[in-house]
Amino acid sequence: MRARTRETLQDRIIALIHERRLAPGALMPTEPQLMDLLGASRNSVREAIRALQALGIVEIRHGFGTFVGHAPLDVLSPSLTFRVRTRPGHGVRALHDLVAVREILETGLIGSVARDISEARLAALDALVTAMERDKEADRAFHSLLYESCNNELVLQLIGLFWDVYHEVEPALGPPEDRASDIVANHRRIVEALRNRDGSGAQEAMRLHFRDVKARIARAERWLDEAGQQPA
Amino acid sequence: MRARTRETLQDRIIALIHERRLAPGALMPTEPQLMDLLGASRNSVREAIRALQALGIVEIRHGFGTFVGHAPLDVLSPSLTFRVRTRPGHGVRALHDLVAVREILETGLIGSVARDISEARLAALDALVTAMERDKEADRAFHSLLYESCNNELVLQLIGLFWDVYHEVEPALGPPEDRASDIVANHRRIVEALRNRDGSGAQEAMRLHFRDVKARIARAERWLDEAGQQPA
DNA sequence: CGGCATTTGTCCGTATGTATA
DNA sequence: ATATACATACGGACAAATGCC
Repeated sequence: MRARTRETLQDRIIALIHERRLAPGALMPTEPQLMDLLGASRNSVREAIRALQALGIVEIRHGFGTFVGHAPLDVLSPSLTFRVRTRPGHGVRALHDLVAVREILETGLIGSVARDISEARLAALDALVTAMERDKEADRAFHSLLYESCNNELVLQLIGLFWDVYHEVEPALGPPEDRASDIVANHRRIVEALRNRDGSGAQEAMRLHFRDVKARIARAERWLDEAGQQPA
Repeated sequence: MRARTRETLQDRIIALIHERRLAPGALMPTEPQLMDLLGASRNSVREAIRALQALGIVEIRHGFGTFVGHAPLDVLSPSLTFRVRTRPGHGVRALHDLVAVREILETGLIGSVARDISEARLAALDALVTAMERDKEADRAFHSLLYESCNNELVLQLIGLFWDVYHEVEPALGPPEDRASDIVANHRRIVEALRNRDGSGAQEAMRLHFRDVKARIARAERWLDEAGQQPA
């Protein structure tokens, strides 16, 4: 009976947030208050809050208080990274799946972007492409800026999440072999197609970009297989 | 300093899983063992494990043990649902974003499905469409079965996740107004296009399906605005 | 079926670190 | 600099669930 209560303790806290109409950023009741409201001990409350924190539903600020969170998607980053790393075969398969999803999303979005992108944004994209050779973060900013005009927060966070996970496990794929100039050229092709308001051209350029990414993964699969023969 | 240790405690447990090459389903060290390995108290260990459980990285079975988890995407379901519910304006905007992502994913995938779908699978889809009038779950099964041939576990879980979140919040949208026959007709059109190996036709049918879903959300937005005038 | 060991669940009390005022 | 409020951490104890003999 207590077990059922404990399992729904997180849900009861969530329900409490909804009942009180607490918006993201609002201050949560303190732990003693929650102990009283939920009829649970400090430890149980703390464990429930920890779980909610891991999901981004609450945010804890040390020595200050607990706040309602915005539940951003990047809370999934550890989980997705773990997922890729624990799949058999070094998770190359899982990584391929992840890149495939990125490709579907981005090729599906780029079409509508081509219709109404501003000159200012195109210039900003140009700047990011040139910065891409030195700064890896420019690549992330590029893919984010690209879809900002969609006014879809979920899409932006999804793409950011997948980018983060990929580039976190990417070093484990072995030596790059990719010339940075090729990556830059792929991205420049995308911008050029957008400048010409060529939606299908932009889609094709995006597919070329991901073709190279997937080729890197395929090479890594062979590389890891060979390395796997010899114990590390 | 202790605070930093605590924040990395989850990471240290994850690192421990990787070092020991523990695969999903494997038995984790017990809490006393983790206390010893990590040099932390039981409460700290438990809180870290709770957070990992919320992310699907470990699974806890009361009275038995803790196991390495599979980190399925549906751990995000509470977070995404919360996100939609706490957005201002009853989260209709967030729900629209979610459906938009579903549309991009499914229209992007359906093209490749049309090329190599088997007759057996088409028959199964037919059966699900007819079952759709009575059983809501048939709709979920339909969209899952549709993309099974992609061999992309991540895609399947993503689509399932979005379906779950949408249908969990959907009742709050007010009276349906949708004739179930329309939904069935939309799905039947998709299957017919697939049977004809018509990829772009299937894409168009999928877009029609989501056009109706988005129309329902738009109606709900007006409905909730009117209802919002009068305090509930 | 019952009893036993193991493991997780809950709770209490207390001490410490941290941020705000 | 002090005080307060809060989160963080620790240790010990008992309850509940599970698997096994």
